[in-house]
Amino acid sequence: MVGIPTRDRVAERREATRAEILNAAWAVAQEKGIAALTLKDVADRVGMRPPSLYSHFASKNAIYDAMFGQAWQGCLDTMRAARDAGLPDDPRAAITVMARAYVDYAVADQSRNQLMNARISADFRPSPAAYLPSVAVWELSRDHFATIGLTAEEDLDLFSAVVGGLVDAQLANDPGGDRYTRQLDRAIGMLADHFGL
Amino acid sequence: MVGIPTRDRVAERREATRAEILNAAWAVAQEKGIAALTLKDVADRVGMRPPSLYSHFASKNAIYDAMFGQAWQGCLDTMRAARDAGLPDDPRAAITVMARAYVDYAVADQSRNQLMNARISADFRPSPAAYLPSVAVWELSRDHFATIGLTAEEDLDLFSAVVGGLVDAQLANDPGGDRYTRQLDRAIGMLADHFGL
DNA sequence: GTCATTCTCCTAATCATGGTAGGTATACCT
DNA sequence: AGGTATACCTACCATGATTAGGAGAATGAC
Repeated sequence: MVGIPTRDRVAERREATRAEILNAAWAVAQEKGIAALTLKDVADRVGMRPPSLYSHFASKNAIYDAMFGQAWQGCLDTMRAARDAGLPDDPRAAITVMARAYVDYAVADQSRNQLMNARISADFRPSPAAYLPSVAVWELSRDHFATIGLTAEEDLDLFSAVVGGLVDAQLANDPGGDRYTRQLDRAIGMLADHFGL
Repeated sequence: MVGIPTRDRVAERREATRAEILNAAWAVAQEKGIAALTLKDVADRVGMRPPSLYSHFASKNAIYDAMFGQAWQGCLDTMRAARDAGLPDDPRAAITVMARAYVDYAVADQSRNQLMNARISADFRPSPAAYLPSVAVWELSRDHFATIGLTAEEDLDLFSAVVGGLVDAQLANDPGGDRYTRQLDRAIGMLADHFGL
């Protein structure tokens, strides 16, 4: 008469704790910088001792790996939302919306951007699984470029280098400001002219 | 009758040892990456024990600091040499020569570039003294821009972001190759068009 | 040449950090 | 109720930056 339990309480608890640890890690990263993140700081924040974190993550790099995946997944979600909200018909305007979505996301959190794009530590390499959303962002960009007739790999390379350059310059030289990002529209106009859009 | 000693042997030896340590540090950085540099590796290479390095540098960050200064000084020297070798009359060609000098220097050594442009560790901040050549590079660029009639700060910002973006993309996505740097001429042509040169 | 001083390196030890081993109490299922 | 897996804990270890204190060699004054 007893129904088969439809929930796996252990798995739920485990997942909740993992999420809690990751949230704590993000908080520490924002506060002290992604490279200064220590297991002690994370453990303190979730009320554990550092070794206990190993019940949930195989290593510190595994935490970085999960964060890396979350960061790119968030980026992917943001860009999909921008795309699905209905892009302008004008190709330049459409590109601008997509690029702005990326840039705003990237600039919003320096630690997150460092994790996404810089080599945070010598031995951390994202796992294939965590890498997936990053590839999806790249493909989404390529697909969008294709819809407006840009298919040359070199065009996308140049475009991404320019946008990435603005983001990096912004975070490096004027964090919190808009000295570089305010030139995004201009840069895209320049690229569009160059691409003959 | 005895001449006043014209050499300070202690200072010479001291300076030579400092240089030796820095050379060892560069070698380790190239081999293992700038972030993986340890005092043990450096000490091994110069035949010392790690604590002995403290007779010559106040800390590991002081070594990074000296390397930072050397890296930017080398960049400054390279760009001055390019400029003094006689730039083409054509503004586009002249800019290209200068930018190429910078890009080639930046791309030649990933560790060096990370040290120059990325935040290598949370607590390392270059000293004002080490920062000087970096400022000089910036001023040299601005001066050169001024000679061809570009004085708007925003133009130099955009230019530097584009060039920096190509360098970062090159080192991050195709280290050792030329997938991005081969687009430098094209990018400069695009910028020149946009600037109305 | 001798001697005091300074330099340069050493060994020993401390502290922070990532990570491992092994134990214990609790939550869960039967 | 009882057995098992889970989720923590405490003790340890290794590495790496850094400090303390000492010993031997280079230097310069006499």
